[in-house]
Amino acid sequence: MNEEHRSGCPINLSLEVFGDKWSLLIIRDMIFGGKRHFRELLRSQEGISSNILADRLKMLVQIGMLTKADDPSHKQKAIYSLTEMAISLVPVLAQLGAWGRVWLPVSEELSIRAKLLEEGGPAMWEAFMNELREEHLRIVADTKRDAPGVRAHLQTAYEAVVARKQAEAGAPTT
Amino acid sequence: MNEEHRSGCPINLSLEVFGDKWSLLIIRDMIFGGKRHFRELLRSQEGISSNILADRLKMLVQIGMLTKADDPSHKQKAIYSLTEMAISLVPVLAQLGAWGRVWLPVSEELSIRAKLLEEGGPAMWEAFMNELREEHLRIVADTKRDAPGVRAHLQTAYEAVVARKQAEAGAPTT
DNA sequence: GCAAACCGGTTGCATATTGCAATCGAACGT
DNA sequence: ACGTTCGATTGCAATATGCAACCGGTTTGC
Repeated sequence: MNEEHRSGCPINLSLEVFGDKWSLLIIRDMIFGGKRHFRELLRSQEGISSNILADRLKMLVQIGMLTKADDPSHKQKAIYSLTEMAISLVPVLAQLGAWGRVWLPVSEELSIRAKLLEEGGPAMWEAFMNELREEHLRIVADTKRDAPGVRAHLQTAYEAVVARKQAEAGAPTT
Repeated sequence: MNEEHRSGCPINLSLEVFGDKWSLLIIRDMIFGGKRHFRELLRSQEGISSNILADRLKMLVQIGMLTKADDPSHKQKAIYSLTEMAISLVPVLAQLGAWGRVWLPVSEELSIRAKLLEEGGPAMWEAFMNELREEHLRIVADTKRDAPGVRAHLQTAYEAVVARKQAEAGAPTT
């Protein structure tokens, strides 16, 4: 336990890790967006700049939330993977998303995933975490293996909302 | 929906509210520490400075997480109260505390509350939220009214750990 | 075989945020 | 009358962020 911490409070220590405007968004994009590469993460909804992204990735790797590896198919591509430490943030993100959906001016398409995750409850969070473990840690869960995947489900719902909104904008029924 | 937001994602919007190192600690001290006054909040574990505290309180009031009122017994004391928006952060704080307890170098005395809250589960969170509503919103829950109070329970556990640690330091059994 | 696009960053610089310590005037306790 | 407490505010130095241009190497498309 090195002594650069302000206190041993779990909330405080958590904030020391992602108490800024960007770190958690990177985790979000990796978990929900399936992003693994620098250039993919650079195209976030919120427009992170490359120096901040590079800095945060370095920090997240250093504290053990991510690992970095070479992409065998591409000599200068790096692949970032979630560690168990990051994967176990899923319940936190689910609760935070549920809270934000109620109290903040969210858009429908960007909050549909939060809604489904909230409705799915802890069972769905567990399934999602197992899926992420397989993908990022190459650990195969001993539970069921036939469902179409939580992320794919969330992604489909997101795209459906986007498509519907575009259709409404094209032929508005107002 | 004003257009100063980076995106309509619930995670992003949440970070725009408390994506810094201090805002959530103020909420934490009000929820778990029962603090209501500026001077009390100034004595945080982490040592917030008065200009930052003043700035964050102003912001939290403005976005509707807190309300500010005059203390009738003390003409220049201000009383800060949690709104429902802040009270409903309890599940988020519980999950975040649970995560931090596993992955970060927490101290025993400052994480005992997180442990109890985790073990108590959603039922305990609800009881705690009802307690906070009575205290901050003067809303009396129609459910049971005889338990000794969740915060008092957490506080007692905290003090017990502190007392035990002091005793061990005084007469170490190592 | 060659140019264009893509790869993960880095650099320089302007602006914004934070941290720290001292201080404020009003009100309070004694 | 006097020191303390109240919720802040001020000035200033240090740090973090935002922005845009740029880097050398790699891969793609033709």
